[in-house]
Amino acid sequence: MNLHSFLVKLKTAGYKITPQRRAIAGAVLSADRSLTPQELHAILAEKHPEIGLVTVYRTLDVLSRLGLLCQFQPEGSSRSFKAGPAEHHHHLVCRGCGEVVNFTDRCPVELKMSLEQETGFRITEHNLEFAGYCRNCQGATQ
Amino acid sequence: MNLHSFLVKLKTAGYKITPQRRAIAGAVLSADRSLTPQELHAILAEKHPEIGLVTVYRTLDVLSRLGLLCQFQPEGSSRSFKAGPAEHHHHLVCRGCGEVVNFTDRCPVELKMSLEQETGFRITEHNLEFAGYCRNCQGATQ
DNA sequence: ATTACAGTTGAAAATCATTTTCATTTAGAG
DNA sequence: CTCTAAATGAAAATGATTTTCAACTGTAAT
Repeated sequence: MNLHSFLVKLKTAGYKITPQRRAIAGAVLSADRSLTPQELHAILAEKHPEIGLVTVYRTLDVLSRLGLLCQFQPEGSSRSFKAGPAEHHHHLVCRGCGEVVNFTDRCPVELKMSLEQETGFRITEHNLEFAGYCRNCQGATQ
Repeated sequence: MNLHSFLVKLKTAGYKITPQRRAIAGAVLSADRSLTPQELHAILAEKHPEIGLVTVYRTLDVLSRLGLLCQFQPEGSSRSFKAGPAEHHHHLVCRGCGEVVNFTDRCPVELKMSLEQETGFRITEHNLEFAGYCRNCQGATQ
């Protein structure tokens, strides 16, 4: 996926091609990880200080609606967006301090396969999230 | 689990037994479903109008930390709490027709245990969601 | 029983992400 | 080039949650 195809999709869907949308789409596309609206807004601020956070929100929403972005929201933190199709997200979140441990490996592959076999589904994504308390936060009031 | 054992655990962990904690713990225990802090606050308001929403939040946090409650936050909405061990949210969702298949059994228990061992976390909940296309929706245009 | 103090509470204010409002600007069809 | 609906930005609104802080209260030690 590149900027051009993003703009084509926007236009095809009846949206206008504005400098803001161009810039926001470009920023998302050149990011190497998923970004929150505020992170994007900060990145854009360098070259496009006139783009408001609200427009970032609105544009991300539009792009997401068109299937150009995927979004995900780890428990407790804010949404983030990334170009391309959905990824699976494996997280272990501490409810005490918010620490997030990733373990993108170790998919429950055998479970996925047995589900596919039993249900006839073609499974394209999954999301696995564990939550609890890290060593420091167990029992602590703060 | 009953109110008495909740209070014992609180005391053992060094927390004071206050009328508010008693009431909040009691309300959670007698609920038949998971409740948001504001729902609980509203329920408590009948018999204990003096208990503030902030105290509900704080008490739920403490009880949760002690492993007496589990909490759950569906994407987009607010957290809710329920007495007892973690609920499992296992779903297989079809992106074509919206069909949802549940498979509340088959937790990735071994994965949970190895994560606990590796990270020192006490894991209280997990959420596993698969998405894809069911037999009928595979290849269908809509 | 009384005391003392650390833990707890409630009200109000603060935060933080997100959405809405609204007056102004602008892309792009005609 | 003109016109209009769509898009924008600033500010205000919202809603959940957290922080602050002065007042209050369990409870452990007198």
